[in-house]
Amino acid sequence: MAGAVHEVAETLVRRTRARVTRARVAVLATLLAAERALTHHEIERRIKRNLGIDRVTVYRVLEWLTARDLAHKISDDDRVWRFNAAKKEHGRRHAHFKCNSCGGVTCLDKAMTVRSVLVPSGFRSQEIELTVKGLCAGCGPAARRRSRVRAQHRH
Amino acid sequence: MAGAVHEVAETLVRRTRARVTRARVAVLATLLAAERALTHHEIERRIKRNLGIDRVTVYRVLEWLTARDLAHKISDDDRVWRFNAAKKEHGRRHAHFKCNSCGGVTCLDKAMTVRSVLVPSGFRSQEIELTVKGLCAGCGPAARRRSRVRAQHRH
DNA sequence: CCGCAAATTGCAACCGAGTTGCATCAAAAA
DNA sequence: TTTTTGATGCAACTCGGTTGCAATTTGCGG
Repeated sequence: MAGAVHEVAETLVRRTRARVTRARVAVLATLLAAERALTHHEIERRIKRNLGIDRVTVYRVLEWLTARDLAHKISDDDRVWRFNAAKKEHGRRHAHFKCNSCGGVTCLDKAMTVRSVLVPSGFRSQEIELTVKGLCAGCGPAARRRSRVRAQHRH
Repeated sequence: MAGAVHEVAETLVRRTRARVTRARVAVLATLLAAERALTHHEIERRIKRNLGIDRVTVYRVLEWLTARDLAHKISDDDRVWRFNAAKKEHGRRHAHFKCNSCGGVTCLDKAMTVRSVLVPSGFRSQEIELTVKGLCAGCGPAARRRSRVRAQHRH
């Protein structure tokens, strides 16, 4: 499983005709394996266990992946970048979900339906970015109910 | 003109029943007078000319104004907060315009019409935030044409 | 108007995400 | 294998923002 992701990552990096390095493959594989957007910190932690890759290198690899459209950079109001392995649909319109409780960020790309945005005259719109904030499945009321039940069972 | 804004600011601060200090009035007046969202830096520059208010105080005042809903904090992908004097309509839906050229941020609040956003099952949406990126009136093609003409006239 | 307590401010030191310069190292071409 | 060129590691740095604490101010009661 982890091996498969690693191979996919390697192929994707090789396909760019640029150098295939441990760092690039490892970072991309980590992103591919992730179920949601990861911060630099999370990426570093998930990688460093095995290989000893420098944090600066991770920053540079992420920048490189983003420039090659292999990864997608999401800005966040906690002033921390998050990264996704890029999906084909990433175009001029993005939508993300940010959990107000755990802070996790998830891509919602196909979900957006913006009818129209009126910009002041003289302004020209190029990209549209939409962020929905709320509670994710793991933090929502349903999840809380579940954990309350679990707690009761322990008594 | 500047005096009027100052008085409005003072009234707004006084209305909170909290202490009316130079710093609070000055920062709020600056925001009220601004045509767009200002960064901490811009606010500090516009104020410090006259009064010698510490940067930490400006940060704290901005935090205070935001907590009292007198100001509105906008996050930005250049990792810099921007602030607006709060308008009534600021609710669960925000829209901002960010200029890709000059970086300026403008509030678009009434302009948004989001038909629907589909969130994954188990997720619960609480707020929606929309950012349109592009060129503002001062940086767009029309403005560029104007300045080219001006340049020719100088010869 | 005066003095007091509590809230606010200024200062200095700090924090954490991200960046830069440079010497060293390793992919891949020759 | 050697060479070349791009990638990496390390240390030091930048920058927006925060924190601890002592010195001031504000607004109140007298």
